[in-house]
Amino acid sequence: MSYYHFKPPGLQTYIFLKYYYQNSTKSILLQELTMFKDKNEILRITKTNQLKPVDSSNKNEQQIIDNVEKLFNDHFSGKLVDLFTEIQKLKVDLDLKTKYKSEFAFKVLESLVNIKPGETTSYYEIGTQIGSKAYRAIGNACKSNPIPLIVPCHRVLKKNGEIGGFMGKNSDIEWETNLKRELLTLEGAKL
DNA sequence: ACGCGCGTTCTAA
DNA sequence: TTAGAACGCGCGT
Repeated sequence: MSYYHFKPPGLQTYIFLKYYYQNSTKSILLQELTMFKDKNEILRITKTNQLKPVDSSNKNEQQIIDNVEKLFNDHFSGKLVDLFTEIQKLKVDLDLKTKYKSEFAFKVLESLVNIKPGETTSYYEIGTQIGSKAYRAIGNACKSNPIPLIVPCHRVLKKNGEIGGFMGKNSDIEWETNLKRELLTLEGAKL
């Protein structure tokens, strides 16, 4: 398993990608996208999981990774890229079926991919869309989203307009919600 | 501020 | 493995 990380312009956040390079198809199987506020966490993770950095001697792998980084950089510098659609044009396999752990989580996350940059939805709205009133469970399904930003769980707000949580895996809740707000502001969403 | 509903995860048998 | 308790990016009152 390999990794790559970068910091988009105007964001105080590292984006960390975990992936397999598949030689047979010359494509990348994206395992996970994570966001960190400092490099130390990345260092710790790459060590404990024994991840290897991008194989820069592999021209094709390096090219795909470069393209992916450019996609994110474009988005965060104001181009408002539909990451979910565009990343799949770069020989990146999101492998959604194995990522969604249950039918319920599948429905929730699948309903998010249609939310474009600048748009928002709510947990309630997702509930009516998939025929469920398990609003907190919907939140938990978003929390288990292995590829945030690409599957845009940050575009889900509370029904009453409050920002709601984000990721929920970090101990620093304030950093997470600030990041969510920052992402939405960058996309021009109104809060 | 409290109680609730409900999928998922944790825990104890 | 299995019941049941506990837990949440929420909602309604």
